[in-house]
Amino acid sequence: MTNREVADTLVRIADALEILGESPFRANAYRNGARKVEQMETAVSVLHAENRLTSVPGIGSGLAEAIGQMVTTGRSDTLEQLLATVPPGLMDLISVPGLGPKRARTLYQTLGISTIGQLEEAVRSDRLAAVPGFGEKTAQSIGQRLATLERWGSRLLLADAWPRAEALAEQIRKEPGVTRVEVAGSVRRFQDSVGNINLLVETNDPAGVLCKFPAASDVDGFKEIRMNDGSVLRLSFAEPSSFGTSWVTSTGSPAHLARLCQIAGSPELPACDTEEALYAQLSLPWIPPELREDRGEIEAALAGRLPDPLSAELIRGELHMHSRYSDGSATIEEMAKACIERGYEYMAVTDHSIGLGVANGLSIERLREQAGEVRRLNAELAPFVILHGNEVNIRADGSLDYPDEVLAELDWVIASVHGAFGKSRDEQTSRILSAIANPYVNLIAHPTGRILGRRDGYDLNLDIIIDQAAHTGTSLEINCGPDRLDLDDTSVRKAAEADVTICINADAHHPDHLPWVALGTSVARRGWVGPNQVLNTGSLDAVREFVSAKRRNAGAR
DNA sequence: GCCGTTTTCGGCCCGACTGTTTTCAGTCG
Repeated sequence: MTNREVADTLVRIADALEILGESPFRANAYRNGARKVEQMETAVSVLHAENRLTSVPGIGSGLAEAIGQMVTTGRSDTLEQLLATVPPGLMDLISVPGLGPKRARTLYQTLGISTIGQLEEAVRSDRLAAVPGFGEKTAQSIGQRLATLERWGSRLLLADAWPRAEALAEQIRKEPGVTRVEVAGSVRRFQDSVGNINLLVETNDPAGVLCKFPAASDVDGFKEIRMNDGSVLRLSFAEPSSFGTSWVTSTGSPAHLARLCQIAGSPELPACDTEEALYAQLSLPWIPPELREDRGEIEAALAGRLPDPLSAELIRGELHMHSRYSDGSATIEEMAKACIERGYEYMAVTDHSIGLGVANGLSIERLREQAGEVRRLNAELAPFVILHGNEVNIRADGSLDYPDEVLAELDWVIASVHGAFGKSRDEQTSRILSAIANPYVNLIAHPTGRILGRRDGYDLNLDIIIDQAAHTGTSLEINCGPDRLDLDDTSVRKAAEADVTICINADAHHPDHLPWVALGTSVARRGWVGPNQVLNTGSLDAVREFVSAKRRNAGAR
């Protein structure tokens, strides 16, 4: 078992303990152990072999034994015994946001609900609100969240779909007769989530390839295969002489293709060996896949005004990251060195503020202590510069977690919403507006709060937010967390058109998260955002001036 | 289940927010 698998197993044990109503401390011990296993550099199997598991703080003899069994046998008696007691299905039920172990247990005991299907039925038939501890609002919000999950279905995050597409392409390239395989479809267009993985295969023996996928069926001119994990693979086949045209048609989008056909004056596009040749035949320059949405790219291409391409290589610093001071799993120094290795010139360490208790948010004292460490590291790591920042929680009433005097001490201030998602559109909007109005707030992080596949963004009047962000000199984020990608492509386009400065941040909790920035730059490209509209493609001086300008304009210090 | 130069037993368990309550349990990050 890998560390990841061990950690997942420990979390399942913790979930089961909570559902069974065992001591929350015991469950917490397993959860804590899972976190440790996930964060450790060494493989747990190595630590086990060397008898060093208990040297990890939080892992005692009990967890060490359980982990030992997992890495040697791939099984866990602890988990299996618990699963024999927990009604099947209940473990999945707690994946519904708003349903924790306690409520799941209540639902099982009162209504006998143990599956998501039964839960949906209970919501539909209005039986949920009558359960003690539940009510109208709870039932309603659970219903909404079920609908979100259902809408998501078997979609994949872009970050998961890309490597899977590449791996499948690599596998098919090895088949006899196959001369070329390319990723197509919405993955190639960098959509933030995708319904299926499209691959275009050049081969003289399609039947030979399809042998490997016996369950393939014909759908919309593709060979469609439902994979074991529920994801959907779509294969199409091409001849060398028309590969370019096939690549364009298998990449889409349908709306873009419709425009191309319109220009061609035919429902069939001319057969060309390369994409460039096809676009040239239609008197167009090659259009990057991520722009192929019929959102003005044809007109812009004709006018020679496609946006300048933005790439992850142009990012010069990370302005949203966490360290061990709050919920990150690396030290500031480790994060800084990882940034230096990526060729960054600066970073801002932005741990959570006091209101996020479980993320170990910083008290004012700890924030100041951190300032000292940042100073020391800056002396050591120059010319690389660490800005001392914070991700300050926007409270339900719109106030911030620290007073202005404290914010004034920081080099860079992020404000963001982490709770009270259910407020009305007006309340939510004015809450964020009051953060924007603060002269020390430089960035609103993950502005809509959506979690892909799990939670819709809160209700928000984004137009007003964008207007005020532009007006006050506050930047808006493309958060590159694979399940956030927030702002999304269309919102970020609106923001950039309104002259809002955009920040593209990995929100890194570990050095391994820094490369996520490439997901954000793909969102930016889909949003027509050019390099000069992004703050962290600029120099450190430009970032500092951005901060000073807002304070000056607000008449602050 | 983990931990201990205050404890080998008895703590641990943040803090905000919501909705359901009539003073608090459950969930989330």
